[in-house]
Amino acid sequence: MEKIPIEKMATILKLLGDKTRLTIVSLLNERECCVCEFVELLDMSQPSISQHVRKLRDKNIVTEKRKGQWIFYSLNKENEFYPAIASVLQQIPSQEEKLLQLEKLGKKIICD
Amino acid sequence: MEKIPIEKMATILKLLGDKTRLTIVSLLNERECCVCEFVELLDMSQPSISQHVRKLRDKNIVTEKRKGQWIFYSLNKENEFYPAIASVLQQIPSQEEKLLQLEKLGKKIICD
DNA sequence: TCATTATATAAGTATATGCTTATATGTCAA
DNA sequence: TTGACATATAAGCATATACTTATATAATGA
Repeated sequence: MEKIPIEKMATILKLLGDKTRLTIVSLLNERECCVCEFVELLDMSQPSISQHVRKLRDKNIVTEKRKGQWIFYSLNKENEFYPAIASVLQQIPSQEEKLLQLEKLGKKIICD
Repeated sequence: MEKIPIEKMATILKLLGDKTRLTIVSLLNERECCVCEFVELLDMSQPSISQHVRKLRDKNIVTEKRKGQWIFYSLNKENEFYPAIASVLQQIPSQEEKLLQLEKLGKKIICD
């Protein structure tokens, strides 16, 4: 396993050490999502979510892909820290249920 | 594996998401240490180290044991978050070398 | 073209964080 | 008992963080 320098690891843990961002990353571990889905699921303001997503984007933890008026985010599995992130996600409950609820409410964004 | 609620995990990651505290925990993963060893190894003031150690103690991540004038800290392997912490430590380089250097300099604290 | 929707960004603000300096507490040894 | 050492804690301060509100940008569809 590739070791991560202690300073870089601290940076990543700090990034994940926030309930909102950890939830976002955990949701993205299930499937790609757009900002409005985060706003719905986390019950937070759109700018607040956007600012959290930006921090993840700045560190290349997530990637974005525009589809029409929506921007979908995904976990970047190519990122050097992805294995570390995956090992954290393994230890928290799956967010699958929340995404299924979103779909039941007809609030899943579909645009393919 | 026991799952950790997302909110608690965020709290732990935040605690570890600091270079000083992550280094302290990594050092304690090698052997028990006293505060003055952290001061020496991390080149930081004694109060600053004490304050970081306190945060780890408050969350029961480390335990203390007085030996004469020194207080030795250890990783608390009974703590519910120890497995999560161990999995993080596995992914960063061992701090063994730094502890060996300390011993070469005759600065290891021995009191048994 | 214009209103609507999705998202990003900027500016402001309250609180959290991590240091500093000063001081208190506890142990040892002369 | 007193001085030295190890550690903890308190208070103060500068910077970081995570919101808020307001506004900008971009795409859609009537």
